Amino acid sequence: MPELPEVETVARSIKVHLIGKSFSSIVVNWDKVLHNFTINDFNDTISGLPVKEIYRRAKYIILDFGQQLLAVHLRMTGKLYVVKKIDRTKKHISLYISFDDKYLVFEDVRKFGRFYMFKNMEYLNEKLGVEPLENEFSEKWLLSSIKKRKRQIKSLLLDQSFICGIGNIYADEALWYSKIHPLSVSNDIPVKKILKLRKGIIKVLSESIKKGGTTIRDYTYDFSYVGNYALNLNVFGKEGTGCPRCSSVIIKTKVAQRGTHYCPKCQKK
DNA sequence: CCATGAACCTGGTCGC
DNA sequence: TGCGACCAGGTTCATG
Repeated sequence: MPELPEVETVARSIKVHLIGKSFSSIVVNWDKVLHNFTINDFNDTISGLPVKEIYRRAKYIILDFGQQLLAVHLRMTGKLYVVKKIDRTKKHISLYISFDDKYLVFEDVRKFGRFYMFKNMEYLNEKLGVEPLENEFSEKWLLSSIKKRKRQIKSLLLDQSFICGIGNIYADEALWYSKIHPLSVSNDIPVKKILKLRKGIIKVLSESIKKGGTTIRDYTYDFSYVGNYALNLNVFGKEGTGCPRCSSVIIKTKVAQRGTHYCPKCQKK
């Protein structure tokens, strides 16, 4: 489900409930959800510590306890939300954590989502690329970095160690915006288009955050709100319909094993 | 370095 | 209705 705007939205939505609170206990229904720690580790090092800060890094939600971090990756269908009462009819609650008289719930139909415990951000920072909504994602950086690579541009945009946070929806949308064919080879793309691509990435991600992200099917935040950026999509899921710019029929193919939508007239290789 | 395919999971949809 | 095939906002690992 979630790319940068959705993860950002979820992080913000749980933050208001959790800052300053301490967790008392954790219940795990699907063992693999704890990727690199155990329930005992949680009880020994996190339980009882107040949450200092909550923020997003790439597609991870980070709960910062000062001495310790809890990181959550939602993968495809993970939902993270706070409730007063656990709904026992839900079939896919991988875990929940108690605080005060409430619960932080992690629900995940496909069970790909994971929790991680880290001492600090070193490990994640090491493997993750540039944040596209930060100053480091500069024209200079993108121009030089994209020239150094010789890769299908869509595949490069999905590479979290290059730029982080972009996923399948926003890759297609940003490429459409900048009129770049998804199979264009990165170091062949003209400077002008690269600059436009940068603008497009920033535009689609930031505008989507304002709308609470894109709900196609599963994604919700704060228990049940849907994201409204789906109304602004130009190509993703629009195969067979007219391009909003030139009216040609939007095509769907596969690039890097992912469904890929583009306008064959606007987006030439 | 880069591309591809499989694996991890469940559920919805489409065609027959 | 039922059944199989295929698809899904992601990541990682193995292989050529």
